[in-house]
Amino acid sequence: MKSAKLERTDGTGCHVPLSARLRVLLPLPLADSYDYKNVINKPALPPGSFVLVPLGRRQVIGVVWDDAPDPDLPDARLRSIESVIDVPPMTATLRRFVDWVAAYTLSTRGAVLRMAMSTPSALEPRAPQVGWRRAPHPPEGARITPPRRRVLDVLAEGEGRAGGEIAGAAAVAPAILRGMADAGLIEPALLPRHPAFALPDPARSGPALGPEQDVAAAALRAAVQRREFSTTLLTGVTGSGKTEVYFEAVAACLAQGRQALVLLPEIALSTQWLDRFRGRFGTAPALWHSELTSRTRRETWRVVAEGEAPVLVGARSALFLPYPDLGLIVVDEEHETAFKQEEGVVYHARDMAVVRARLSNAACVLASATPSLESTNNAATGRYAGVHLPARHGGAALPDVALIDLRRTPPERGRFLSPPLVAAVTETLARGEQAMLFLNRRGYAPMTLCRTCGHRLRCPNCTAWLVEHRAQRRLQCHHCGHVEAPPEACPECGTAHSTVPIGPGVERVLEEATALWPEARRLVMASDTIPGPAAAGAAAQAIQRREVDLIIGTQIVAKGWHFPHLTLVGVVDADLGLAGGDLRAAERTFQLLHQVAGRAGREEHRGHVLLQSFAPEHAVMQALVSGDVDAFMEAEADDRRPGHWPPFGRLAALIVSAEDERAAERTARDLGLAAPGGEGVEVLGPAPAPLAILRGRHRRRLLLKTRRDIAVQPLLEAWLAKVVVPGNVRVQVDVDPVGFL
DNA sequence: AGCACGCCGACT
DNA sequence: GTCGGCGTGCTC
Repeated sequence: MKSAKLERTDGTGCHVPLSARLRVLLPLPLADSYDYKNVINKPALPPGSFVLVPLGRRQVIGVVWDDAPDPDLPDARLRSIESVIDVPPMTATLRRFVDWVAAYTLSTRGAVLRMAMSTPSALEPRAPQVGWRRAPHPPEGARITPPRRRVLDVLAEGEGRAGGEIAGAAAVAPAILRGMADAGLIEPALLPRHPAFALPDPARSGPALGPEQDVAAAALRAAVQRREFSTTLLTGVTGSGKTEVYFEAVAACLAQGRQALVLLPEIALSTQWLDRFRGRFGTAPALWHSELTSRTRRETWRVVAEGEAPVLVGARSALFLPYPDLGLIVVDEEHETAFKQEEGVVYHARDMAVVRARLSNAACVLASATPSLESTNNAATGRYAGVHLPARHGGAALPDVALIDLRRTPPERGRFLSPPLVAAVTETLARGEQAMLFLNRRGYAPMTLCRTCGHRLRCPNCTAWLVEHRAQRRLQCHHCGHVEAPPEACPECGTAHSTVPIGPGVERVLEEATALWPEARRLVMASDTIPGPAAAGAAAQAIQRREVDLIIGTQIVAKGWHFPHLTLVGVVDADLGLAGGDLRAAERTFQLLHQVAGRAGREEHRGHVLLQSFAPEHAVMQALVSGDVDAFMEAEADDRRPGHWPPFGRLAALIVSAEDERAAERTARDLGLAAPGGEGVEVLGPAPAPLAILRGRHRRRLLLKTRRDIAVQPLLEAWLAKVVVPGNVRVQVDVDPVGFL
């Protein structure tokens, strides 16, 4: 059986000249690119061309890559390119970026290419868009009802428009159009191609900048105008005008005719950001995020590829769009962990943004009020330039932060708001100002306990408690999405009505707030109550119009909102993020709480922040009170430096998972035995992952830690090559891990 | 990623 | 006796 295969590859001459062979990378997790015959396209297609090729018994769109064809591959195994796709070829810059990301993350290049092609349908020929226009010679005596009149008015300009658009603008049902077509008043019309995104007007003046912002903006503008790679860390407290400052860099980029990309951590919730953009540039930018419809996705991809989207705002995946000439990448809230992609190709969009900027000879701007220790360190060592905005714009004062020691002034039994916090909210509401209670936990209660036997309700697929969502009358696993009804009786001992909720979630804080301040108009902001842009926009509006007195929210309230009438923020459980012994627990808690605190007090009133904590002496709490970001970050750096923890060393995690626990255990042990060693190289583990079972898979972790001057990729490759991983076991590589679950 | 081929349980 | 489960393996 084997010999037939050997004969085919053995001694067969190569008759298709190498020049007629093309190397094609397919958007599949294959180890390598493949050779194809190019018999129809003369001369050779340039690298970057999108081509349709046969693969097995299907056809796949791939990209002609720069790799040399394989001279040992016999002609017999070559198949021919089917056709060339009519889109601009992928630029060399993007091809090199795909190669780079794949090499860095130890993914296949095909898997990374898939992200750069985003959706197969993006490359399909675009169906012509059909709409309606006014009939040039409407029949005499056709009835013109008021709705029909409105449609004709909307169509007055003579150009065709899409049906949905007409119906919307004229406020008529789509059926009206059908009737009008039958009556001969309107006729089908081929619509012009999707209009390019309007060129934002860089000359239009935005809000006036203060002198410090002017200086910062000038520095960023200069970086863009040099047309060479640079990275600048833009820091400044909440409200210091970072956004307006980097808008000037965007303007400079547009003036050069290059494209600008702005990455936001939660694009779906960024309606306020978009308003500011529109205010500055007079038009909306192109958007890119996972919730786009496939049609919008396809159109946006094409428009970007054709260079007709001057500014794109997007989530991390926007990094892989085919900009022809990228001049600027801004990563706003650069410390946010949402930039880390944890599944599939595991990458950190902030770090890859810097790489893409380098390959594009573009400027990169990382912006944050609470920058990551990585970026802070890069600025300190001169790898990045630093631009700092020292004060809040317009002279508004920073909020004052105070601690509530829960050991001295605990809440009443079964309550979660301590007397000082209750008093502060009451006073704030009495003054007619807005207050916010922050708790980074969705649902009603994070755990349910049986009073009789002590049984705790667990997810059947994960090592996690089921979270009660009382409003929806169900229990939910926040890791796998498992949902079940709250049991009448304890599933362990059978006692009826014996379960009690343990601990608070935002819903439970709402319940307490409802009892305490029945008159206050309350709004819960969590990912399940604010599911998308529309809800986010509505919430922001309601708050801005003072239709809400008390906001109760999870971490989604921390990000980028501007609530001008909010003067008090109460943090229900400031210690929440510190448990678990995560390397970055302190840093992340500080960043989150600092961002939340920054929501308080912007305009006429100074803001107040109260942190409920059982550990008020903790460095994080003290740093929040003093507001001394720099001192806190220096202390963090001093903690990590001696052990060569990031950013003073490198980390890579291996996550071994299998449905069969013994299989996971065995592979993890084998990896442990084959672990690399030597000077500056250390392997920790294997150990059960904190989430020891996730979606029914048993998980073990190993952690490779090296000195900063040692590259982890070759070590990982050699390590993985030494161990045979059975098919039912998966080993996921996470270079530069941020989460440790 | 698909889509094959390939060996063991409940149906006509 | 077949239909079909999804476990490995290959795709230029």
